[in-house]
Amino acid sequence: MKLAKAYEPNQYEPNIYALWETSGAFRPSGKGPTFSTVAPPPNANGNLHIGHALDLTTKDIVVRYKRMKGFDTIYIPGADHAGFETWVVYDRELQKKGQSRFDFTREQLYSQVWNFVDQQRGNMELQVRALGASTSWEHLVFTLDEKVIKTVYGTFKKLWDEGLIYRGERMVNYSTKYQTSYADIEVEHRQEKGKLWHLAYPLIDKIGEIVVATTRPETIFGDVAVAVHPDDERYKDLIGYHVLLPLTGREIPIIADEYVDPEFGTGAVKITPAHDPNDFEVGKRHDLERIQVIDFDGRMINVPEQFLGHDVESIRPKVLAALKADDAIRKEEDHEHTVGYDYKSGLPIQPLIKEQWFLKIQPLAERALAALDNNEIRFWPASKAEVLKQYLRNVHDWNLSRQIPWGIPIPAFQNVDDPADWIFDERVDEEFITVDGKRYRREEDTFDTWFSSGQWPFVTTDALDGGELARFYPTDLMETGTDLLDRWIARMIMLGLYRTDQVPFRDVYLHGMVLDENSQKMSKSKGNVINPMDSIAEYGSDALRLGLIASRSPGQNQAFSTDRIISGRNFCNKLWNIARFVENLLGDHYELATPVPKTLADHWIISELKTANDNIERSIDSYRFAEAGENVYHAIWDSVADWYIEASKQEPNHDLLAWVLNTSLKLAHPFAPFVTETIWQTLPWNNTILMTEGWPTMINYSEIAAGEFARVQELVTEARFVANSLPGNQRYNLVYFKDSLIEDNQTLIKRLAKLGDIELVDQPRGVRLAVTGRDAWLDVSAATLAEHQTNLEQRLASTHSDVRALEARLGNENYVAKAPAKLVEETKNQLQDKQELIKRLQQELEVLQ
RNA sequence: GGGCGCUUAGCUCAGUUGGCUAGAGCAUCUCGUUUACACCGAGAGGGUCGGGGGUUCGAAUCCCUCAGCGCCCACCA
Repeated sequence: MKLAKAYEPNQYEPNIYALWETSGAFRPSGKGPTFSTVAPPPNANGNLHIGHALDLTTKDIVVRYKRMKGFDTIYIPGADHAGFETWVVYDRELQKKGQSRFDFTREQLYSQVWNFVDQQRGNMELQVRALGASTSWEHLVFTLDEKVIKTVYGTFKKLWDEGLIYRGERMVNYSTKYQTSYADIEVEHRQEKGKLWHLAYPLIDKIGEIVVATTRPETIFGDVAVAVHPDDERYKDLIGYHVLLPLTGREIPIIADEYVDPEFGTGAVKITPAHDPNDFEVGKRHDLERIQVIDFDGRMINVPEQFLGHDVESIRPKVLAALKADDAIRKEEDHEHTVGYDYKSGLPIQPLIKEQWFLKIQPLAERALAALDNNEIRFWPASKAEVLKQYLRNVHDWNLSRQIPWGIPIPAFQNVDDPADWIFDERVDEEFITVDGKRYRREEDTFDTWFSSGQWPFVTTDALDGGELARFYPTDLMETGTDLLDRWIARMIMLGLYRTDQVPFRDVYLHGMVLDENSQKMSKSKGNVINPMDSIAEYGSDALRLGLIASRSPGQNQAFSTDRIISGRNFCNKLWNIARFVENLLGDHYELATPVPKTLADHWIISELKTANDNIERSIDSYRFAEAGENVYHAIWDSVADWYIEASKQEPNHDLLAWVLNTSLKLAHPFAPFVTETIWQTLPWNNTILMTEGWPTMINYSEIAAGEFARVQELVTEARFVANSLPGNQRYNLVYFKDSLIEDNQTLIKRLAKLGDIELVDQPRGVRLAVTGRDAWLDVSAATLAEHQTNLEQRLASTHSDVRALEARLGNENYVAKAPAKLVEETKNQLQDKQELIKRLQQELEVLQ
């Protein structure tokens, strides 16, 4: 079987994945200690973006490594119904057809979206496969699967029974565009330069006016009071009086409330309980009426004829014009403040009053905090633990209700005769139910997606009912983007502790965002989105994986780099060609045999691979993927290809070459699974699947022999350097005094350093290879010799400065006294070496002069 | 208003608990048609680690401070 000259990833990748999948390699082995991780479920009807690629790759590296290490390993894939996200897409489809969600019942909409998602669903899963993720497909969980809903209802019931669920009329973040409320964290706050308008409200029964300051004059129609601070001398006497509300002629009272900051604005605040969270609270304290003037569709209601039905976004200038006509504007000043925006539609979020289901978050947050304080979960980067604690300390009650049909229905029913009487019941398919002779109507809202996603680790592992995967809970690693720290990680910890009394995962690794090549955030509107599937088509899946993890550290945003992907592709090709070389040499009928190191190079390469192996293990264990990848890259490219293969051309050791190749493939497999498995499958002496092979085991070697080879390398490198720095491109001969290292490795040195001949002499001639300290010379003509002088002078100068630095260090009594003895000893040896080198260099210079 | 992070070679970034001459990829320069690979090989140049101060025998790494950049959280109208 012959390998093609260059590796063509697309020719092999799909077949290799199919081989893994059909052989059951993704299934947990059932043997050894467990290791588990759960994929953050990508949107079922969407396409993977570059962030998913990083996500899946990072986990896959750990998972493949652990599997090879003998762990009973599972990587659980998922698909997300992505409630709101998907709904927005479907809503657009409806609009295209000229339809509206209000034309259908919840059931109708639900099944329409279900079909819509079902049509698209395969894409995402194919893309996960294209990335090489070794997920156990038969354990895939969709967020609307029966078992998910069952668990979510169980959690809701438990919370309900324990008094942690309440239904309340509260100020919610409302999207008038999508007609649903949001959780606090879904609101995007933007710093804005706005205006602060000072509006005059004339007093009744008293001469004068009171001036209020507001950023939202259009809410004036909902004003029910003016509030001042009780101790504010300016207004003390006015408390209890009434003012005439401009544009409406309504009379409203002046009240006193501590909430007012006398320093801000005019010290008098218009109170609009229906449209401002603070005013809502003031309103409750003072038992004020709530007048809703902005409807849930964003149009003005309960306002004078001329404003009625207008869109709230465009009404402000009209209101200001009317106020101006009434001579009610006293002042207009610039004012910077933050405005909450709908992250999806880009329109401002309206604070509106709505009855919703809330979760009392305090007790859950406290438990999560305690677990974090106990260091039950480790974070990469570590600083994120503090950020998360900060969030948990300040978190507000969680609004679980969403007014969209695509989601898990909230299992609650309301007594038709008694609105305050709500009961829990799972018969959500029925609009009305009868319990104890009373008739109940169901809640039409669905759960916030994160309420179900927050239960993901124990849902997917069936931890609550001890299913076959229950042994994998708590999971070992949770890896996702930093942006999901509070919306997802926090919820999983809180709900995990609540339901299972255990933290849902032990390690949390957070990656930053993948930015575009110019370090800009990728977005559809900017048109700078990089599609991972395009990268795979062009460079191969392994190249994408290698390129994505290179130089990337946790929590840090980093630009996508085509150069790094190309470098990854080149690495795959290098691996391919190493295999080609070995296969050509060993032939189709070679059979694996116990390798025995013979040459110096043999001993050396074993030592190199052992060091690489140790470094790779350590790096993966501490989630330093870039570092691990670099170790793989250099061990294989520099040590195996550039030195060992070259040395093998002189004196091949077949059994060891096979071992070196197989070991290289194993070490590289977690990072570049496709090319390594492709090669493994092609090699006639392997008849297993690399993916489920064990992690490499090392063989014994001689440190002394390995060290000898390192000295050969030094000599070769210097010979190359000197030859390179001399004019012309000729092969030089090497002459030497009696030296067993050179004697024994003549042909190898000759080959590696591209020398002419090697000759034993008793009189030196030419340029001495002074740095290595051997009595060896490149036999160059007298004319060329002079050219070498500069080299020597430069080396001499830099060695002198090294010596000065070392001497200064050793001259420091404190250093000698306080630094570790080993370090001091090393420094002394270095100084000695450098001093000897100076002597040699000086001798050489004398010869030249 | 709080919190977090970044500033290291021309570019993009690594650098674990302070300790050999601060690394990588790409780019640059010189040389190379050795039958694994030009998606290649050999060699080289390039950094006062943002500025200043401190702790220490020793600082890119710890502390303080200044400057520039970025992100997250927060119901001051």
